[in-house]
Amino acid sequence: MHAISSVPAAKTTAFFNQAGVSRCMGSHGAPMLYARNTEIYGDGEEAEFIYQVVTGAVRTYKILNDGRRQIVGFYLPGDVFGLEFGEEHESSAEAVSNSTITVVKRSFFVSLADRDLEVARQLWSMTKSGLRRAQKHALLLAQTAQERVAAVLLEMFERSGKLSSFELPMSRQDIADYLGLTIETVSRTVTALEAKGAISLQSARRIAVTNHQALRRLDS
Amino acid sequence: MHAISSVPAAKTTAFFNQAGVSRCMGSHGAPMLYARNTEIYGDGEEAEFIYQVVTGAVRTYKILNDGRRQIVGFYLPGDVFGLEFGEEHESSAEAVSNSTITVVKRSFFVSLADRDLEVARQLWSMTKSGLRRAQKHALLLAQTAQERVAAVLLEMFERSGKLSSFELPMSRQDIADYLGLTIETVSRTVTALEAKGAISLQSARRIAVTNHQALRRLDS
DNA sequence: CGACTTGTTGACACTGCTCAAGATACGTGG
DNA sequence: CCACGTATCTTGAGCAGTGTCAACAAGTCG
Repeated sequence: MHAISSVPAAKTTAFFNQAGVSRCMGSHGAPMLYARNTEIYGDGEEAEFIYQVVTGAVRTYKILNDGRRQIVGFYLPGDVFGLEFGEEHESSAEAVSNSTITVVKRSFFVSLADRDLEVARQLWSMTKSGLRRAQKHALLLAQTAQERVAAVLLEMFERSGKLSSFELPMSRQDIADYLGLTIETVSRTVTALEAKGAISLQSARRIAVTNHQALRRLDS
Repeated sequence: MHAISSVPAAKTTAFFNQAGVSRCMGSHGAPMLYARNTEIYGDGEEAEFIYQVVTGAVRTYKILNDGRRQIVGFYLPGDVFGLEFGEEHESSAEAVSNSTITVVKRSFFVSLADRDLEVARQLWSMTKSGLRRAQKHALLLAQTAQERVAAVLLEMFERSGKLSSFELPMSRQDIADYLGLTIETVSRTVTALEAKGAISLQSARRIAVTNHQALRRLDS
């Protein structure tokens, strides 16, 4: 159902940037391969697993009544997602690009947390990260198109380790649905940022930040 | 510093809609009075307390670089706020109207959580509520002005116990800053909703929902 | 009653959306 | 390896929704 294919158990060189539970996920979880655009879980399904991106990228989203897709968040290597409030997922998740993802039983951690305070603290901490992320997202959506796009590019730039150039895993449509804009506005805005000299496009997806300060000023 | 005046210890008939810690706050916390528009805590201050609204209403907000105020959330009787991620508040809080608020030491619960799993679960649960709230807010901000305003009115209507008419504690400016709109757009939109027959204005702040379905359709 | 705060309305500007066309990149089969 | 078909991205023109600026109305408090 999930279009999952298992991956050779060989290397598990996860890019862990969180301690404790995340590390634990490496040892207890199964690394799985998800092809580009395949579903990882669906809105309303039982929240059976917790996930951590090892390589690739993931988007979570909701379909609104009017049919529009609103992307709730993007998850990059090291990020944990699918840790829901209750027993059901409140959004759907898909692989943005071909991804390796560590999957562990949610019930494993939840019951472990009943005995181990450290685990309980870790679960709480991951929810706190999610809250911080969601509040930042809400602030973003109250800004202008330029500020929103600049913020996404800056975020990706920083997550890339501030490389001289980096690859956007997501499409213009993904960015648009994350920022509450149209694909045309995102495209035009990226072009405008290049015209301003803030960035330089090597291809539509490959971007170099040429003026960090200019981008920063637009972001907030 | 906080412009707090203590309140007669007489009645503590808090409107508790959460179990456990919330209830605990009633017994361990000091009920305080905050006058309209006074600060409860400031962005960047040490997160020394956790708060629960007993009567009145509270707003939390951030001042953005460009000077605009973005309201992060409104809190009504029963709601808990100020439970931050780290050791510092990441927003400011003010009383929207004269309010009674139960205040307890954050460290009290945090250290209690080290010994009591139930308390740990409760703290986690409160953060989960905050996350759900923040995600809903983000979804709202990606909608049209009518949908945003309708959603706020609907929310207040439901929180009021679906009374035939209810009082908005917050100003148009507060609503505008919560929804990422201008005060004029909020005002015009409310007028438009009345023209559509969805609501009826007894005064600017006193509203009756005359067509629940119409409002629901606009919301999402 | 008068001053001040809050809310409403109007005219116009501007940002971002819609619809449409074209360009570029990408995957697939020959 | 090339040629084609398809998905993705860019650009343009016109329009709709929201913001800006300004005037006025209503409500509130002394």
